[in-house]
Amino acid sequence: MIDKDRLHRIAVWSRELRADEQERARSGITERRYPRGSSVCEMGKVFDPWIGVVDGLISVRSLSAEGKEIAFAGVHAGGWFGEGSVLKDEPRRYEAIALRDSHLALLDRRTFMWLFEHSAAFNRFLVEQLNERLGHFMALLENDRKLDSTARVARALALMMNPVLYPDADRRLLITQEEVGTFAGVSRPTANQALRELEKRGILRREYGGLTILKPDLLQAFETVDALKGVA
DNA sequence: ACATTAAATTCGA
DNA sequence: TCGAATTTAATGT
Repeated sequence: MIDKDRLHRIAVWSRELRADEQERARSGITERRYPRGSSVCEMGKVFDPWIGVVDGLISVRSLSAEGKEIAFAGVHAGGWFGEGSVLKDEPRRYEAIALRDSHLALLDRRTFMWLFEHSAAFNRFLVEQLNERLGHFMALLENDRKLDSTARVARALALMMNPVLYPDADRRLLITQEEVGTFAGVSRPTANQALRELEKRGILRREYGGLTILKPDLLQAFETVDALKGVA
């Protein structure tokens, strides 16, 4: 069983839990390594646990109606995903694959449901997480027709730097421009241009195989600022 | 799509 | 084990 320190390190949501709740959480988590390219869960399959990324990068994606792969998000260290399928006890509606060697924490369904039934702190975290995601997807819908690729890239990165989802996210993201493209729904060359634009504005720094986010707040604000400028 | 550059790996001493 | 040579991966245009 993982110790308390480790629990706090791999699961921000555990920090506010009562002692007995933390005990449960500790006993319900197992850690597992996934090599680059391996599948974490497949669409349509029942895969019980709630999934936390300890280290690495996971792509959460789905097949569109036309059979195209659509990446919803890149989940990196500190992020947890899959609560929808756990809560509804239904097959996964998406697949998740490791984009690089990754280290995951799996919270089994029984423990998840126990925390869900007993812990106010756990529920608060879940609601906050769902709310942040809802905000993200609503913004996507709003901006869909504008097709401003820089804003799309900014939003994809903002999700990965979201202070609620990743309270102590590393400012350094190990992510290639091609991966940024898949998360933002733009081509790699377009992602390249968007990243240059964001760098020019001092929001981030480009590095080989990664990025450092210099101004997470501006990243969050980018879409609105840019939208206002477009109207004016 | 092609050219360039950075990093990772292999290989010979 | 060091570093040059080769291959692979990421980036720039």
